[in-house]
Amino acid sequence: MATIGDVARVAGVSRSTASYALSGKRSISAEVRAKVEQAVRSLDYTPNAGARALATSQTKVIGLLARFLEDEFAPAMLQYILGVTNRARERGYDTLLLTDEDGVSALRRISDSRMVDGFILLNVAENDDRLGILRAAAQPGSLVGLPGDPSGIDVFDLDFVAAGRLMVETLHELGHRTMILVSQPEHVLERGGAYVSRLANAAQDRARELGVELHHHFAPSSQPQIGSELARLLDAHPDATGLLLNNEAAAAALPSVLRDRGLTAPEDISVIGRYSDDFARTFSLPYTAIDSAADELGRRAVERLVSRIESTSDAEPPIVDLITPRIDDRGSTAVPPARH
Amino acid sequence: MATIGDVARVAGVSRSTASYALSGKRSISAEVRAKVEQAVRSLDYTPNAGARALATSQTKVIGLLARFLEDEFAPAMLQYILGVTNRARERGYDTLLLTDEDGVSALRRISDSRMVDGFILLNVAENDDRLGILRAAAQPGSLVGLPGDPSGIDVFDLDFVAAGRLMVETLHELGHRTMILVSQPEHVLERGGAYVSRLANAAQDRARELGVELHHHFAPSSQPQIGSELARLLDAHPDATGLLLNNEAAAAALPSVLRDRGLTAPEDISVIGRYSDDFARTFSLPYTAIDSAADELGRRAVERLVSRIESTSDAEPPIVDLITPRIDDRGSTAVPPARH
DNA sequence: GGTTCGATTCGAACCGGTTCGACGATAACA
DNA sequence: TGTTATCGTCGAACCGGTTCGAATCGAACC
Repeated sequence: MATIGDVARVAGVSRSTASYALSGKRSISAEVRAKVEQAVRSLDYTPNAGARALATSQTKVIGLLARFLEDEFAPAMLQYILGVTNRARERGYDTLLLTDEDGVSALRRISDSRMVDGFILLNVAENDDRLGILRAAAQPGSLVGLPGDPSGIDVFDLDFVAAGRLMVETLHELGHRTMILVSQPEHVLERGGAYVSRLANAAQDRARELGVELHHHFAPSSQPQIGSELARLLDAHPDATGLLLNNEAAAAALPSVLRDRGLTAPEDISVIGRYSDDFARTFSLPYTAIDSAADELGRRAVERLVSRIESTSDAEPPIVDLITPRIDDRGSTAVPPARH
Repeated sequence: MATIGDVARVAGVSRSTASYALSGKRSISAEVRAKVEQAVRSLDYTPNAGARALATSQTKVIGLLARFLEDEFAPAMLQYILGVTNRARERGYDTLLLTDEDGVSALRRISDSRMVDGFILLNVAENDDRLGILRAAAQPGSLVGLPGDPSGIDVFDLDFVAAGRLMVETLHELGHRTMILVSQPEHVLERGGAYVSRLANAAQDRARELGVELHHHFAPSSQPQIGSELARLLDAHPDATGLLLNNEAAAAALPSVLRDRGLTAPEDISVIGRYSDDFARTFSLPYTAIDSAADELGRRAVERLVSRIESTSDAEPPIVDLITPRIDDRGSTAVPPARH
């Protein structure tokens, strides 16, 4: 492989001149620049990433820490990953994907060895043990998922409080007065998935304000059980006319549950889910849903991270950016059926 | 961050001695080694990846090229990615995830800049334009997916010919004589997904040998349409007692289709799919299926790649490793119902 | 005409590792 | 006792970039 020394020799200039001609960091005469560029082309020269990293302390790589947890809906994670890698590439960065079970040691290892210029953490928990390492790291980081203590780090997440309120308000406006809310299983909460209770609490508060009766239940997220659990909930609350799902697997299981019971949405029951548009398309889920904005969150996290990496003044205070929930109307909500 | 020079100074030895003490490539007295190790600990020294890469021409990173195609079932891809990253980590390699639309230029860029020690290509097409670049690259590569011309490269794939035969044989042995085979949509084939026709042709050949009537159809892989298409096929072939699915989306859509028609598997119809165990669990698909072995393919591709990277003699001839299909019996096959 | 300035180029140092050759000391061997 | 390995260590060079300071030169300025 050609080195910049080869380029310099072919162009008949010094190595430093070749370097400046390519980087443009000092003025170079037009003819020399042309000769250097010609040499680059004829030698098919590409700079060696390791050498450049050593010289500049910049790798142009972002570390992406994904956390895959037991009984969590893995396919949903892919949207975040793609959002990050694609936007990173647009900004000139490649992505090192870290799926280690032990996120803490992976983070330390990569950070200390200076393999990346910054980190993005997915699936951040309420009390995430990776945050301590990240705060102490030499590289900046962005979180996707709001932890209990976001101090000092940029955070991006869906506004789950607003989402909970929005779900209740939307059905209330249509005239619904009794609803069921299905959350993720409780271990998700125990493991630090505080967004589950943020949404649920907000929904319950809003329901109270509006005089709506809201029945909140946790449900498993593996499907064999979730179908029967949904059926059980519908049995237990026969007067409920609205169903709110903060649980991807429940949404995926619902069509067959409704079909089994001879119900259709929105004629018999109004349904609002919470999942990405891509998720809906992949499984052709016909329910109105709050978009989880996976792609957008990944993109924003990258934008911010890159600007931190490339900014000279590290003045910028950290931000907590909560995306306002947006409803994708797929027609599964309507005025509740007349009481019989 | 501490450098090896700092370590050497603290330990009171030269840089080269410190290096040898840590790598073990030359004999070092026990006391010096102990002092160096102590210095490493007290300074929390971690080698700089860029510097090491420059010196050794080894990055300990593998490039993973994923191809996400329109109307292909993206979640299935995640299994491959995880199989690769996890096994790579076990072998001491990290993974650079490349999702660029333009795989050719991504491959060239990463290869020329020496960012990785080797490549793994996912979703390899019959006539994949990335292969030319890969063959010319300085780094070795493994393919997941069998191309038309696999010469010179290690290839890993499911044995789709055996899979096609196995599907037909399994139902034939139970007494089925008329079956429907649902393939991926035709654009998958046109785009180079030759595995679709490899399976279909093998199934058809085997059916002919066994005197089985096999109706082969392509079906869309986006779900809105696939449900009605499945229903149409069942209408068109009322005497079919077996359903073979080489199409993830079709499998995901089948439960509701059967329920709509009041059919159950295997009482009314026997079903065999082709998808990973993880996929089945995620969507709780109750059908017997040929495991697509995504995880295992990723692992084998890594093993082979690493051994090529680390072997000094580049003698080893390339291999084509086709995994023998294995049936996960979930009880959706049985003796066909008595003719009426 | 001497000075200053900007444009252009070069040489050298540096980033942080690894590795080769040399050298002194010690042990084994004849 | 002289010779030869072996062991342990060091210094220097190298990997392939970037960047700083200095040198050259012609144009502009006073």
